[in-house]
Amino acid sequence: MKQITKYVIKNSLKRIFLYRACLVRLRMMGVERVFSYTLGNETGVTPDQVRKDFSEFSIKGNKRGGYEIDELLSTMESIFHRNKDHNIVLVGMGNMGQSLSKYSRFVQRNMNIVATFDIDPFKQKMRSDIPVYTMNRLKEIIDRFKVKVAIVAVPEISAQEVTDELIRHGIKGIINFAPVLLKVPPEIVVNNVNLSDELESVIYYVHNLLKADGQKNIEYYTRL
Amino acid sequence: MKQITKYVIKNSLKRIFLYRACLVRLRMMGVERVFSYTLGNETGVTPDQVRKDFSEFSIKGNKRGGYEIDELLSTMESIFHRNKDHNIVLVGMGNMGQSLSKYSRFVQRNMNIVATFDIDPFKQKMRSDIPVYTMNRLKEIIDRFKVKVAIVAVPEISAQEVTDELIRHGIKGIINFAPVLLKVPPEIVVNNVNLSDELESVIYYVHNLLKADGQKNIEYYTRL
DNA sequence: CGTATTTTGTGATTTGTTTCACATCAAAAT
DNA sequence: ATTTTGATGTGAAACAAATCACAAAATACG
Repeated sequence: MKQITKYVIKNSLKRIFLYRACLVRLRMMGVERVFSYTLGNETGVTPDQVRKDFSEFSIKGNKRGGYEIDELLSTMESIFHRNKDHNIVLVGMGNMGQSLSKYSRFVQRNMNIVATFDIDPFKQKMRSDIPVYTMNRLKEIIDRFKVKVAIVAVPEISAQEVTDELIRHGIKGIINFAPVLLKVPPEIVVNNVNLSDELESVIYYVHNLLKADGQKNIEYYTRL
Repeated sequence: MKQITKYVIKNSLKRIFLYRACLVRLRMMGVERVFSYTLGNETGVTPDQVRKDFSEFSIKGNKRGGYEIDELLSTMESIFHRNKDHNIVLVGMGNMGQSLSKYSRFVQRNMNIVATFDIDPFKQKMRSDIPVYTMNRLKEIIDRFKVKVAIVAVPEISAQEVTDELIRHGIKGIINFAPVLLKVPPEIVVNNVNLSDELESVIYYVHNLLKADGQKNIEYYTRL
């Protein structure tokens, strides 16, 4: 039973990511504790919102002493299942795929691309730290590395087909760089990243801001 | 007066992008008109929502006859200022920057990267369709091509510095791939794209969905 | 030509999210 | 030991977004 089910990161979760990035930075600078006020200032979020978000994820602070950063970070790690490593497969070693396969920040966050796949046999001879396989080894790799999440970076035309195959072999979550809406069963999580849309939306905002001439005309965009 | 002002694409605008992508596909398949019901089905949005969104952007259809796709698309083009070309600069020719410089979908949508910049003189000798310059030619290029929007794909550490320089030379909108929150004046539009966060959120959802075991536990994510 | 049908367009209602306001607690000061 | 201070945590209020429901319009059909 295939259908379109797009999940969108909830704003509160997006902000938790934001807080974490900020906390990591503060911690490296030697800071040990933060107040909702500090963290809010640093992330462009109101202190109320910070506390509400923490409340949603049952994160507790000290009534006067604020939040201890180390504690906050380890709570967040467990929220995000960052304790363990996560094995990922990447399908499509074109321009974007190759770049993603080298993207070091995934590794920094314990997300390891264990293998990549491409139909082009030429790509398979490419020198690369991560092996490039044909699609027929997909099942083997997914099983061996207990892979649950895949990156789809194939051309638009083959995205659905690849997705179907991934799901058939046990993939539960997909981040999709192809500009198509994938049809998947409702229990499968899909996160679409469309770089053209992102860039185009900046252009759109710039034009409409310029028209409104400095005056903050918050009509078609909202503040996170 | 620098501050953190993150703009997030409003959901209705995101959906307009979605509709457009879908309409382009339908048009290529020879379809000439759609109903809110059809379009909604195709995009995973309720028909009501489709009509509400169109209403927000003052897009009109024909009572009973639905919407003519060509007309819809041309209305959207003018909403998105797609009539004219848009010149973009890209700063940072590392892994991600190189990939973005070759990203053909930007060109397909009239968004042209006219020049790229990198501090590394070695990168400047790289063979590439788009010229790679040193940062000191930034102003010249921005003025010559009337560039309003920039892509920031530099390492975290230099992102703020680069951003300041871009704004000083007249850039009004930035799409930022560095995982930092840029501090900018309120009239500047920043759109942050954080690929690690996007991937990590998929992992998060997958884990929490699996825990809920098939039952759609829509707690930390929402349907668009 | 008039009636039935289908689909839009939009107020009214519901649902969800953010901001406000203040009780509560912990630490510091007296 | 008591008061003051400064922060959290969370219901209540305000605001925003999505859904509902139905009037209005265009077409089809008898």
